[in-house]
Amino acid sequence: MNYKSVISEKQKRMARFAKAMGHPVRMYVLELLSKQSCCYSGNLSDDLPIAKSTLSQHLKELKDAGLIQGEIEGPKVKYCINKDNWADARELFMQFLNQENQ
Amino acid sequence: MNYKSVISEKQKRMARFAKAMGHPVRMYVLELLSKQSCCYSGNLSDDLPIAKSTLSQHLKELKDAGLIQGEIEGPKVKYCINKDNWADARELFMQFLNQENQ
DNA sequence: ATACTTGTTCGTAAATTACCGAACAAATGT
DNA sequence: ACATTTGTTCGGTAATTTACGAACAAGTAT
Repeated sequence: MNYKSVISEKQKRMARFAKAMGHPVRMYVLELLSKQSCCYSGNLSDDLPIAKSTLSQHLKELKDAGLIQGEIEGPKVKYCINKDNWADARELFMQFLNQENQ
Repeated sequence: MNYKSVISEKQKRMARFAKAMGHPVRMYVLELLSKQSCCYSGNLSDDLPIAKSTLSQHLKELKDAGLIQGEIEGPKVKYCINKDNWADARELFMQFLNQENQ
């Protein structure tokens, strides 16, 4: 896992983000959060046909990748996009997707 | 794996692409191919510190996800971006990344 | 015909991912 | 105090991923 040569830091960061995005449930959550500002995992749990524990894991993964952040609010948890890292990811992907014009 | 509800086809397709992009080596290859038109896997093999067979697997995965295509040319294989699917992925990601403005 | 180059496939091992239900922790309501 | 709601963590299992070297197939060169 230590390709110090050839492979750039950007590529590694992008791969990390992409990996987190590499599951339908996680894309669903990300898209939801990128549209509306926040959501509670309870609502997600109602909509998605998976166990609470499974959803929790997916959310953890998005959090570990830095794409979202959770905030405890009473007994619930409110999830939002992690704006800084989201901006970073955006930037990376935009650059990457526009590369043919360079 | 059959979330017929809630999760859209777009989200599933994007997750598929993202998954394929979720490894540093594959991002490296994709970025290379998106800049220059094509490359031979031999050159990749020279640059990347992984076994030929491992590289071959990564290339297969990018191919299975539809992001690249390979063409046999003599004893070598020439790899290019799969333009149609690339355009599709581009479109999907662009839409996704610009969602906050909607 | 034989050797070499090139890249895929096979077999295998180790690590990671995905999923579930049960158990748990923490806050809220009664 | 006790029950309820909410969400995470734990334990376990099955599937997938990542990696390697060896074996193989196919084309090229001698």
